[in-house]
Amino acid sequence: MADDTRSGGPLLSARDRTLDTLRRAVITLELKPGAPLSENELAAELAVSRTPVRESLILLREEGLVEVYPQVGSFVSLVDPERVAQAQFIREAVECTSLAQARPPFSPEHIADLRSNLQTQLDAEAAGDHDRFFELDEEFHRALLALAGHESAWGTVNAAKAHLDRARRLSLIDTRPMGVLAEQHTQVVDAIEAGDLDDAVRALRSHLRAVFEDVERIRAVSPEYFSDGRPRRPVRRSVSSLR
Amino acid sequence: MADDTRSGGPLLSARDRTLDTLRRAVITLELKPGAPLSENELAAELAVSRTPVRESLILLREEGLVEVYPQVGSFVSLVDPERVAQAQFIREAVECTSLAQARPPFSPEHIADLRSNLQTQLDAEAAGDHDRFFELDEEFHRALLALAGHESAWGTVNAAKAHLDRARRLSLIDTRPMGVLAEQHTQVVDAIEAGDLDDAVRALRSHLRAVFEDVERIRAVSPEYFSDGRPRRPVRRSVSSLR
DNA sequence: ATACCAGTGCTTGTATGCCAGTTGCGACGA
DNA sequence: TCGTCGCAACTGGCATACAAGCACTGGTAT
Repeated sequence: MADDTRSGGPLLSARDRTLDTLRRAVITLELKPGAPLSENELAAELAVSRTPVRESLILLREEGLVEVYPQVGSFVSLVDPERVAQAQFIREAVECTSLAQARPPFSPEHIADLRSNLQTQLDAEAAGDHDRFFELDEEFHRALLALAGHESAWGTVNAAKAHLDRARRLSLIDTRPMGVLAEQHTQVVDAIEAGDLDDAVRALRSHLRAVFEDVERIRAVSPEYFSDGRPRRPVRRSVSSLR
Repeated sequence: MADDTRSGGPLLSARDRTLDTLRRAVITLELKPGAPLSENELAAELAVSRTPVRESLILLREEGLVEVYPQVGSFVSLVDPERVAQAQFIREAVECTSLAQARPPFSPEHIADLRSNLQTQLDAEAAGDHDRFFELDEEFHRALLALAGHESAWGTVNAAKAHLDRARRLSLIDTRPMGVLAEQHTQVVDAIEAGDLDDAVRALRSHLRAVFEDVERIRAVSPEYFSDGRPRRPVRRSVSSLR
């Protein structure tokens, strides 16, 4: 099918677009944990061939977001508490170590960025915009890394964060936080501006752990999205209704 | 059930074998930094089609070991000092935090494992077996994570370690260490057994940083394997002579 | 009623063909 | 001699065809 209208130009490759779409769908729970995937179905829905879809699934498998059983099927990974704990540990280790290694004086722009982000967080909370809040949360933590000159470590943190994010999104939907999270963020920045890095690290660690504990809370409510360490039972059927 | 009796079958898929071969070749410098790769060439040499090769390259690209320029060519990544520093930071953060969170009493088997590993390291050093020493080094650091119950974080550390490993391998070949490294390893275990975790973390951090500094030393000797942050210069030609 | 067995349709894995884009080099002209 | 242009070869991205294998279903024999 060599039609492919000459619309301006392919800013991104089909694989990049597919990967982005799928990853977003998995993290936002548009594709639910345990949901069956099919290379052919996804290819048809996204109007590409199996190749970009398949390559995207391979990448997502590497990130732990998808499980592939040869000759059987591919599935969105269940939220694995073990893996969530691992992600939590890595994130805490990297972010807190980074912040602890930060040395004043801090660039005024960095501080301004953080403050501006905090205010926008409050706006998003007032608007009840979860998606926007999540974006801001990412930017916030990324900015914290940048503050200490370790922004390049963001990729690793972000990868580890994938499982956490899915669980967090569940907890945000089923409960309330947001305002609480923004408050914790504010405490971190306040401590930084006050020049008390030890306190900042303490606040950050406390914040990260609070997020982690949310996961256990939500697990009690929606156990069907969690893995109990048992072997998976691959079952097909059902459509993905993506996009 | 009853499946395992597959004696002569392909225990691993073509992609798994290809990925393993290529990754090993890159890390061991059998494929040198900057070397041009070709999906077609590699497929021919490994006696598989482009598909497994291509998928392997995509994975290695994600690990930062390979760079792919569409319509131009694929190349083994140069050692990027920035990325090496990032890997160093992540590794130090994760390993030291893990060790700091370890709580006595420690399982006698874990201690025995570490001691046994240390002795084998000395043997490998005496035999001048670099490859073996590298394997033992990996096992050692992995065992350290296990000691604190964070073995599951090994995957992340290992991924970050890729760039470090290439540089370290260079430094081991061109200089002497090994004995020094084993000595530093011993200091860590000694401190652990003495129950002084703070001292153990100090020794570990010192060890990791010494390794990192080796990178700068080797950079002065073999600058052609390092990236200077400049845009890459894609050049084709040349065979890979893989296996 | 139950256990078994083959058929069928799906799955992912692999191979291959085609395409647009880029590079390098040689031919040609000033 | 030097600069420029164009062609040929090669690149990776994508689509597609084929192969191997598992799982469910429905029929059959016990």
